[in-house]
Amino acid sequence: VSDAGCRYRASNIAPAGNMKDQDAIKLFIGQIPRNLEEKDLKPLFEQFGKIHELTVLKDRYTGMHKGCAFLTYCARESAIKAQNALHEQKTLPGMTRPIQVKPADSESRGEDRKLFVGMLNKQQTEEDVYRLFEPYGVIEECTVLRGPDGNSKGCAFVKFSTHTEAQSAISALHGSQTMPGASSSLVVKFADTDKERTIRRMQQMVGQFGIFNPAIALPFSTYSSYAHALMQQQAAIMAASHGGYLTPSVAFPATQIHQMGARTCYFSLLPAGLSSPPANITTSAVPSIVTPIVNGFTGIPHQPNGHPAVETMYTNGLPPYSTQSPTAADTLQQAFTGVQQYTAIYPATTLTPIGQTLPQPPQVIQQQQQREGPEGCNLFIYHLPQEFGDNELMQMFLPFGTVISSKVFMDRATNQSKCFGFVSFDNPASAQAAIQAMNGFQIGMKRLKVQLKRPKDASRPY
DNA sequence: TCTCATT
Repeated sequence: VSDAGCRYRASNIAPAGNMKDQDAIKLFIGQIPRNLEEKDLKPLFEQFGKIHELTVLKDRYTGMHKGCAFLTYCARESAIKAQNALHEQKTLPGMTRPIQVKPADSESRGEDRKLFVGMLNKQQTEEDVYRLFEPYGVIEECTVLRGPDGNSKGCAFVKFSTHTEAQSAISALHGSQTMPGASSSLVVKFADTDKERTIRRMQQMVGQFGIFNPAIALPFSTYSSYAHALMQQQAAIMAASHGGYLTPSVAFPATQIHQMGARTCYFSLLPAGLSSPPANITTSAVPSIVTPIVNGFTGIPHQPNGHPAVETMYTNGLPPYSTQSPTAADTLQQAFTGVQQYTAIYPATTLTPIGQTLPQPPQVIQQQQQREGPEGCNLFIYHLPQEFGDNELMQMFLPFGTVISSKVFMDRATNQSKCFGFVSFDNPASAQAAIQAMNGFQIGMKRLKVQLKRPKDASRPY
């Protein structure tokens, strides 16, 4: 909207006053204190030239300040001046690291020239790393990762000007030597993509809130690990799909993710004693996370005959493989954002076990007997978390289709789960999708084993 | 051992 420049040009009208050069550079500004808005930042940047556009990045759903901004000057030269004068040169009040002023990612397509360097000696500085990589090309950026105390984490990022240079550095340096004090030889590889980073963070959250935190009571941990499983599924799918495209066989009904993933996270993370968002978070600050979820849960639908409407309930009325807008990936991002925000606000020790002071999780029919599906629809699942019961097992597999039965096997003497069970779908495609997404899935320290259940007669030749 | 963030 603000970029009406071309229209003026086309009709040969004099520039409106904030036209930008054709070759203007959009800058990314990082390390901005979250209390500074556009108007506060303007004076700092205006000294290098007329600003065409300055936008502080806000969270799509919550409006929360992300601590960074985009800046485009009218003149290309201004951008260069600003970068030279400010990048890493000045630390804004309240920040521990210097301001970042550099071309936005969108300006230099492809992050395929950035390397992650691991197994460095913690004494090695940016300059040491620079010297090491210098022979292989033009280095645009070289950063040693440091903790809050300034100590090196023993790894670095090195950005070359081309992919080829980066590749040659990998060939020459990866595993080529072992730094003094390092536990293994030097690691040189392409840095994680954004998608990989998202996955990494989700996995870190599994560690933070997962079932292996003994301080957290069972009902909470069960549901949170389920939410994690969902996130991991989504992460895996996002990683496997190109540019966010979801293959039909593993696309999730968006509403279902809301209900099962996002809501679980949201309520699980409320502090003790609260049944609604605390006052310092306005309702409007978290609309997309909370509203559809709360409104969407109205209890178990029943059919006129008085029996629970099994399929409707399981799928929330959506066909299991619908591809809707927003995409499941978007919805997951949303859930994940919600979790991040609550975890930032409340330390883990204030977490409330779900169900104690909060709305109940969706009640799913108690599974009385195991019902077999047709051949190819029945799964054997092993390495289940100890506290998973029939319901948790079912919920874990609901995203893949209509679950007609789920059964965790219990030890009769101790009434403890034997950590394996069976899930039956009503069609083989759902079963296959579940295997694809869930087999090998890490929950805590264990990896799920998900495979087709052997047909009864196969194990008994006669 | 993958940054703090990239509409």
